Amino acid sequence: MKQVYELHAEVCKVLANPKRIEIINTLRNMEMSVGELLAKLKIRKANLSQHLAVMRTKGIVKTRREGTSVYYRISNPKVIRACDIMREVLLEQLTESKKLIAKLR
Amino acid sequence: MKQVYELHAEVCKVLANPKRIEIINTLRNMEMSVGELLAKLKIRKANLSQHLAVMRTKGIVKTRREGTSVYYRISNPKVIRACDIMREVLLEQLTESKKLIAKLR
DNA sequence: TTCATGGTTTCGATAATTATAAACTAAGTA
DNA sequence: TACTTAGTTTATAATTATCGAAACCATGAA
Repeated sequence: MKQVYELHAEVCKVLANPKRIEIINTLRNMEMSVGELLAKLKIRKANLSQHLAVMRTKGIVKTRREGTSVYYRISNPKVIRACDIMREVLLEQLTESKKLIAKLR
Repeated sequence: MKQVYELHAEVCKVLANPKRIEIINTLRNMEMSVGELLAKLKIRKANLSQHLAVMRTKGIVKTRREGTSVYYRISNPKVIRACDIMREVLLEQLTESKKLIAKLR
């Protein structure tokens, strides 16, 4: 069982970085080449490639080569759902604290 | 927007550790004191307390003191859902690779 | 074959996580 | 007050993550 928890955490680690979350958001509806991703995100090429490698080795994205460019896509839509749910958790936290601040007046 | 991605990642980081995932699983149906958690999980007291502190400061768990013991509970059930969905992602990956192995015969 | 374009990998440096032990605080009891 | 139980914090060491720069590989075109 312990090993399952470790694998589970490994998969979750993909979500534990702002740039990777942005990558997931950018790929949510369409596959995209590294160059296209590069145009959307403010990341250096090498760094983007490193993050994509992390996601690849954990099975979160899949690739397809077309000529000289490599297209990335999210391999399981559930990842997007989990990511969105965690975003909701954050947003609910933020509205909670907004309410608290409002009460202090 | 960039700051939102950073907060989003901060919240997701709670899931990025096997022990914290185990804590979430243990608290999924009931609140529990630190001592009770300690009895279920094979973690040292100080380390458990540190993980709980991480989860507390990120708003993932809430506490309630009763005499000398402190009870912890998951503050938003969506965290459990997101965690479960990521588990499903892992399990689907594992069955995929099992299929692949089967094909190699 | 050489060149250009598109991506990836490697190497250090720096920062963030994690675990242990030890010291500490908080509340209840003798 | 002193003591015990329950939990937290701090200091430190070890591991892992992240980034930028430079070198590298893959494909297609001249």
